[in-house]
Amino acid sequence: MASTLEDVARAAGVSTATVSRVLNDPDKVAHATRARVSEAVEALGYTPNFGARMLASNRTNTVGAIIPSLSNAMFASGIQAFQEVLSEAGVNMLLGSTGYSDAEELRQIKTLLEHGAGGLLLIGTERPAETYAYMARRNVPFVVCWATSEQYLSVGFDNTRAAFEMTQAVLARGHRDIAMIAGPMVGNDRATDRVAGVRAAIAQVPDARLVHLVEQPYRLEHGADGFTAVMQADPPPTAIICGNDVLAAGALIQARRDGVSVPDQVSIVGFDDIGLASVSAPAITTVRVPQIEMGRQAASVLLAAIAGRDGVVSETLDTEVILRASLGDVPRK
Amino acid sequence: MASTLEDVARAAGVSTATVSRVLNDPDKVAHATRARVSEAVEALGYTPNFGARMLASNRTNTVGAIIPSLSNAMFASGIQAFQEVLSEAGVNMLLGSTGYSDAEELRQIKTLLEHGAGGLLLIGTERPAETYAYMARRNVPFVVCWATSEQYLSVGFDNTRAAFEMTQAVLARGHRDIAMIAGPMVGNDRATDRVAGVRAAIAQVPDARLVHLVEQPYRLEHGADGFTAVMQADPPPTAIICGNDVLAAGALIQARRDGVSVPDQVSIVGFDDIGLASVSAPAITTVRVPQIEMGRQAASVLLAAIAGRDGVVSETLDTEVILRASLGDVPRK
DNA sequence: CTGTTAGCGCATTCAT
DNA sequence: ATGAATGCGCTAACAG
Repeated sequence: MASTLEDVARAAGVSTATVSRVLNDPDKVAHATRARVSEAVEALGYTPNFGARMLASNRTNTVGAIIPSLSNAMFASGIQAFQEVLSEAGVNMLLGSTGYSDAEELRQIKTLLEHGAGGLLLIGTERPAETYAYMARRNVPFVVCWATSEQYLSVGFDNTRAAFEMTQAVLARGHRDIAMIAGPMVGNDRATDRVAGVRAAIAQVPDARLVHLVEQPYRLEHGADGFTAVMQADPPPTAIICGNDVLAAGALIQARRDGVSVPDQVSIVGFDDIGLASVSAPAITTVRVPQIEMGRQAASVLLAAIAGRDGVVSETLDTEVILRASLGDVPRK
Repeated sequence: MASTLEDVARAAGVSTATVSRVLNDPDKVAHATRARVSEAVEALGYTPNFGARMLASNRTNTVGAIIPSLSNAMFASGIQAFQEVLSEAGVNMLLGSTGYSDAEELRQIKTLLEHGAGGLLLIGTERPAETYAYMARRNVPFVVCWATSEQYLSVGFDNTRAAFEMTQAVLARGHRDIAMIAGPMVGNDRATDRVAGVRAAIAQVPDARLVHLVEQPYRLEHGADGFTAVMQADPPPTAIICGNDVLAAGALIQARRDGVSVPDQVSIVGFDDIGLASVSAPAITTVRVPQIEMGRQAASVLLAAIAGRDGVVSETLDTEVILRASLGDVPRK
């Protein structure tokens, strides 16, 4: 059995309060007794019981982060940066992943709150009202990332605008017949906004049009399927805009299988600038997302919100179109 | 403020004991009251206070998993499978990541244990004695994955053997001057074992030799650096074995930059078979690791260990060399 | 500076 | 089947 505060107190010949003090606020204790207590702590291999501590103090020094998927490199460095800032502040991070399921996200939220999370980082703004209602009832501070929000505290970027700019880059190379392989839009504002951005940019150019739009889960093989689907449009697209780099990479694979040359016959562009984008052949033109900065700022903002500081405000970060070989000029007929 | 058991009890017109029962042992409660209580729980958005529950019952239904890195797709699907099995058993998973740091791993272990993890999944067997000693003192069950162990409970595969087989595949194509871009070996048994496997296979073929070995962190750019380094060996290698697919992909990038044709001038092979391996050009010959099966079995084994069942035993799974275009015959001089 | 005391929210006897 | 009472290990007033 693990030893308790009382065991330590007895061993050191002091009260439990004193032991608690040397653990939490050593300056309040006389040098001599502090030494005696520390010795007893060592000797007994005492570890505080988190549950009891949480119960008594109502403080946990813990926040939760919930991401849709572990297999998408898109979130990794942002979360890592988030965690770094937190740990500098002496705050622990608990992580959960949902597999893009709303139900699982709510489950994870409950789990992390149960385990003492005093605040949450969530990805994207679109989720069931039930989820928001739950967090409101629990009165838990949260920050949404990888997107912007007018309603909730957010640290992210404007997906619509980023997709708009990417599409302009595509149009600038002369493409007019454009297809899109989007991510799953239901319950996913990032995917939805990116489609909206593409549409808006196309609408500004009179003879440009979206010849085909398909939705595909964020996996390589579905990017490949998407490529096959959109190439059957009439007329076929000369450029394919993908909802993220994984889809773009999948599309590239299928293009190679089909003997379709990229970018000579068709251009393919992605989103997120994960490592994959620079490795594929050809390298993928994409949108760079300020992941690390996003993670760092999310941490600051969330900590401030938890501390109840006012003047805590959402942040919108900039993205950048990264031009690589997968985007070329429109082929001449 | 979050609502408590007592709030729910009051709202439902019952005692706290009854509410506690419907939450933990519903069969012990009459149908009608159970319904009334559940309703009150819903209405108030009640979530149990984990600390209190842990304090009172000494049970947590929680396990922790700690992985070296979020940015490596290598762990994603295994962990997801792990989590699925757990959640079928009504057990929550808490996740932590360490950035390949021993100190951070110990910190995470402490954090997760404090937060109620009753068992742990860890990656690999090599870590400071201090870490093992800590877990022993806390008497916490754990299972190590992605490796095998004679000392600890493990569910994984034999990295040495897998690397051995891969190297045999390389030797079979006539390569004799072989280089290796290994992962960081300090504190990383997977990396160390893979090097050992390569060495062992090379030792079996008289005129084969390891012309150069470098260690690099698992990132694309370091794979590129590694390529540059090993190509300066005299004689230069005709095949480069990489510690994982990320390093291999990085090496491919540099090869392309340098105008070195793969596999015509030099072959490059990786390890893990992450998505990247099939996307790069050329596709990367690699070792497929049974991630999902590993995750599932790890969960079963860990749950059994936590339950104190005996006959809990380590599992070793098979790997498979996946031949792709990046491995070719040795070039003729 | 240190001890005493009173809960924190819950599971769990023991009654009824 | 349900309620009342107890204590888990700790922190936080409050005294001294």
